Amino acid sequence: MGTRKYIIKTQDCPTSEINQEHLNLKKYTSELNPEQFNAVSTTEGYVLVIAGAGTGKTKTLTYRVSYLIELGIPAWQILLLTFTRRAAQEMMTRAAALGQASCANIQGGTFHAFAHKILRQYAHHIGLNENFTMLDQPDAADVIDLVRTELGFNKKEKRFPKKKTLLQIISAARNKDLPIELILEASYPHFLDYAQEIDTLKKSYDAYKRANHLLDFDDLLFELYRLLTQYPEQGHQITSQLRYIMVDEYQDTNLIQARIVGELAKVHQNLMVVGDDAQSIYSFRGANYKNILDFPAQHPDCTIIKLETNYRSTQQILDLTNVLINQAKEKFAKKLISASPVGSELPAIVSAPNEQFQSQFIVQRILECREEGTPLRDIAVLMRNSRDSFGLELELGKANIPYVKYGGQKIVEAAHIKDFVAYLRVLNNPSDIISWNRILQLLDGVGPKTAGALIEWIKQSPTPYQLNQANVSQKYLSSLKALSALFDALNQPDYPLSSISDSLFKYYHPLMKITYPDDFPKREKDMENFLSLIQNYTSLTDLLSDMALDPVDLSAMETIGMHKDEDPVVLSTIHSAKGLEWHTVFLINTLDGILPSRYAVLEPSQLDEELRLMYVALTRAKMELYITYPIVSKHHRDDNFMSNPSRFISNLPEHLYDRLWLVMESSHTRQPGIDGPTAKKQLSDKKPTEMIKNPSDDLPF
DNA sequence: CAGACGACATTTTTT
DNA sequence: ATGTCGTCTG
Repeated sequence: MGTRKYIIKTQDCPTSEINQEHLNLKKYTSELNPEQFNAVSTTEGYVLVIAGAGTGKTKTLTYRVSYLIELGIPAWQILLLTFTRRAAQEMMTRAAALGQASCANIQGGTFHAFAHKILRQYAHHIGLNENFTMLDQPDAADVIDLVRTELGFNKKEKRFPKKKTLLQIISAARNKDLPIELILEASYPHFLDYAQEIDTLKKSYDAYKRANHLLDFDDLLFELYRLLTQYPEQGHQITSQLRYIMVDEYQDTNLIQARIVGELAKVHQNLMVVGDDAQSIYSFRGANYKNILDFPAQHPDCTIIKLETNYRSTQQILDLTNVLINQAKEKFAKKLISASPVGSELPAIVSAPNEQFQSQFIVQRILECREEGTPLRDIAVLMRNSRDSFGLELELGKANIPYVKYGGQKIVEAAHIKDFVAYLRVLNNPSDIISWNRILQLLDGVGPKTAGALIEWIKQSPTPYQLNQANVSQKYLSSLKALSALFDALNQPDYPLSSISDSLFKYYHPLMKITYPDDFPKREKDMENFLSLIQNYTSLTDLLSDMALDPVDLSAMETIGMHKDEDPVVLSTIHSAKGLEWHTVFLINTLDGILPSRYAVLEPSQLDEELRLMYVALTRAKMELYITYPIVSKHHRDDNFMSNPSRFISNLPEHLYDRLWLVMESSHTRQPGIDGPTAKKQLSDKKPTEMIKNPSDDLPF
């Protein structure tokens, strides 16, 4: 079957043909460098843009959107797929700011959000229930738990993997298109004995989801692909609208995403993918940077454009990062040249006696930066693991420095928030049995079995909210009555969302106190934040899909509200820092075993990914960069042990960085048995920590 | 069958 | 420091 372009001229956009008369070319030629302009103005055909860190990738995409709009392309014919919705939002706003307001109306978002939107629209065509329920990760793990219990796999003499691990294994198998066994071999060799069982579990999990109209994150992508490939008519309806497609962060797409992109672009064949193979950091999620390398082979006639001028970082920072990334086993054919003025300081590698000193150093340095005129929001502390910043967070709190944290557990994934949302979900869709299960088990005396029985009743009942009509023992009748009454009150037409959440809170608040007695106050605070966040929504459906697909912004809530007067410092996992930049960047806990993660050191390809991760972290810095590590770090058994700095930094040429040793105030706090650097520094002592630059060079490292 | 208690292992990273 | 699993009791 041959494919040809046939452009439909629609009624509502007579100017659909490309038309240069409104194009203000000068805006583009004067504000973009030649390569960027080339990327912006090459609108037709397949285009691959290799964009190194800080080379104006976002700017290029932004201008390209604006350019297309000025050419008269209707916004709805443009699709911009990004990695986070924050990124899409930012690009669309910035594009609109260039003059054409309709830039804000292009189709944009993450693969998952896009898939979700399309599937809601086409569900009935492809045998899906239109009211399908989205499972986020904890939900999906709960379903797996349920299925596992049904299969009796929890009663093995040797330990069976936990539900979360099972989900990870199953998801990895799908996303990488490999059998369970190979996934186990590569990443979970200790569970290899259970390959058979996990495979069975996977099938049951799929069946369960299908039977109950549940979709997990992976399903969104696979179902979209199924729609595009097996339903030509509907597929064509979708793809024929997508005249220009841009995909950001292409190095972090996985197999199914690459296939989807291929399908989406089939009709018009105007596809630009942008990425940097040196910044691929999501292979754990099935991302494959080979997607980007294979692109030219798949589209032999594609245009390749390289952006190599870095507008972000000083040459000193780039010199260091260029050398760093060169340690990779698989090489990258790129070298970044800075366009920034030279003359600033070298990046610093900071060695702290222990984790607390590391935190104190950062606090002190942040305060100094603020004195020097760098606003807090232009300072970031990055870490490999979300928990690596716990100590620092305490110190920041003591010093009264406001901060936001990105990455790690999301507020919407906390148990009490999930409880609350479960009511909303049941209200939205009475056949959402996962949420029912949650709600019912909150009642006193109701456990898995009783909940299961009630759910069976709910499934076939025409009035699922009338729980007290189910055949149950006296024991829980009164609490079920209360629950029914609640839903009766909530389930009124035109009952505003704010009233719903108020009534719900009244009902749930006492339950929360009983369920989580230990840290009730903390959870209560979360809840308040969450309730105020709900105020921004008027539609329950919108709220719920946002919660599933874009919980990122919510995670920042808890800390942000406290300080209205000053924008906070940013704490972020490296993964969540992707695409962002700051004046000053600290990378903390740069220890071997943490970055690189100790789970990655055995496998060269995984080690390379850790290296790229560090590369991403360091290239976020514009002017100042500090790489810090504690010499003594706590292991989870509470004995201290000596720790080595990351292998990635121990071989860097010395002329590329300054070394700072932090000095302790007095020697009695030192741990006995620690030799090396700390022994050297008794010189000083007024401030708790003090920096010494490049001390005598016989220091061990 | 639910809930409490104690033992145990267990760590990335995100849509 | 945490969450999860297994066991015991009412």
